[in-house]
Amino acid sequence: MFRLYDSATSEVRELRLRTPGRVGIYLCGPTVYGPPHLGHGRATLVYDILRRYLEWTGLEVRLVSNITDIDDKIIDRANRESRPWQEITHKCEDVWFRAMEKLNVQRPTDVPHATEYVDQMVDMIATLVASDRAYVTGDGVYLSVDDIDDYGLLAHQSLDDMLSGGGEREVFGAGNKRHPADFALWKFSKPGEPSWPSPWGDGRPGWHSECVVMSLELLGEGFDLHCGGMDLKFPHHENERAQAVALGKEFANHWMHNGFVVDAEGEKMSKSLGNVANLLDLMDLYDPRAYRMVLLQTHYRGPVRVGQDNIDAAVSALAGLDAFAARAASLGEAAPDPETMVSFRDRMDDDLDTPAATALLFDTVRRANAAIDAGGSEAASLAAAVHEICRAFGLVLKGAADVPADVAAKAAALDAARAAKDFATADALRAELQADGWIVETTKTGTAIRR
RNA sequence: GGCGAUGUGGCCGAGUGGCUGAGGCAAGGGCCUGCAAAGCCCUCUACCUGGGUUCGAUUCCCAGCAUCGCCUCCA
Repeated sequence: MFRLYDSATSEVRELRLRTPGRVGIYLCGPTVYGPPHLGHGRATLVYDILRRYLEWTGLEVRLVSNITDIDDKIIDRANRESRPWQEITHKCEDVWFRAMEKLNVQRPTDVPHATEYVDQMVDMIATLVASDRAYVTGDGVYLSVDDIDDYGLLAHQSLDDMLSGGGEREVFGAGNKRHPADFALWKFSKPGEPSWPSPWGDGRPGWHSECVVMSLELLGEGFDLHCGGMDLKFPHHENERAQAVALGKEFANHWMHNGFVVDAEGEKMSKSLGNVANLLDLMDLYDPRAYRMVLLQTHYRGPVRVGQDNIDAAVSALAGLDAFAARAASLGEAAPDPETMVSFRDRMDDDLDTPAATALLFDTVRRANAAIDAGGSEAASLAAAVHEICRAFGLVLKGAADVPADVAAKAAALDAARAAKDFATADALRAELQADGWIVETTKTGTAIRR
């Protein structure tokens, strides 16, 4: 039984599925107006790990993750750079998916774009206006939150409490709204801005509407799980839910939110603070698997600091796993050790406890290494368990690499020199290979070469 | 002001009312090795502060301190 913390109820509870064997997940995707930052990377990795694990347990996963390709920030950038806004969104989306590929994040099963669903959004807004849950002002159409009974469910705060403090910020469109917390479903466009027709005037959809329309359309009412970063909990997810409630529809059954990436001082690292080291840089500088490893060793709900020490430690840990994979390559096929796999599942089923599962992975590697050293018969099944866990994690180990003929020849020469006790030649050959970037392991059974 | 989170060993980072305490990285010692590497074994350093509950608290409760997040469009 898979248990997961539900942000709406603040407890770890079973993820109940609408249809046994199938799980429908909605994940709020990126707004494509700039390069992906570390926070994007964390969210996509966390949910990639979730998805892979659920699939690994035999569930059929439908993961819908949107692309927000119309938004004020996109328009701002287009204006600033005097470029067509579509050029920005297309470029950024392309960069996004290339980055995801590098991170070994599987493409969602569905990638709806906001601009593809404008008609449906207009229909939805019309329904809300017709039932007087939404109203038209001078600058757009707003949802009235006052009569949403449990508004604040996700924020865990009542509307009054939210408004009582922190009021220094400017309230968006305050003058026109019935209630300060009302939010825009539709924004009228200014001249020159991208726009779509609507019964109330040309404009564009507000941010929170697309996810309601697309999740309900693709996954249906009462879908299983809605995911995203902690920062989306309020107002974004709250406002999605408010619209569904106003429509009289069942929305997500379970809510999952991942923690932030913080900087060296423990502060949230986000676009708006402008202190990002972006995801592309990270992957240029380090093995892209290192980020996945750092996140696996941290619980998804906690904050994670991405720093030199962290990443270095992950790179070293991966080196150990790679060395194991290379060493275990010659072991025969075997079924994964059942006890290990049961333990793995127990840990993962407990609110996706990847730190515990990762600890198990390293323990299993150590046991398998010891078994290889001792010539134990359980080595193959332990190694198979290691590979099985890595597969569920989306972690690809570098096993025995393809070695070019000249390198293989040098390795053979090295072995010959060692056999002849010509250690000067052997050491020289090893130094040469290492200088070319090869990892050289000379063992009793011969020299192993890998990258 | 409201709501919430966090504070663990050299570093990162789990976890638990006691049976002395994941895992990763780093450090030291040993085994293996021609020497290394890889691997195995061993070792070192903990639980923000002050109260309380308890036979016993790092773990529960209260208070405080510190850091952080959200409180209208950032994953």
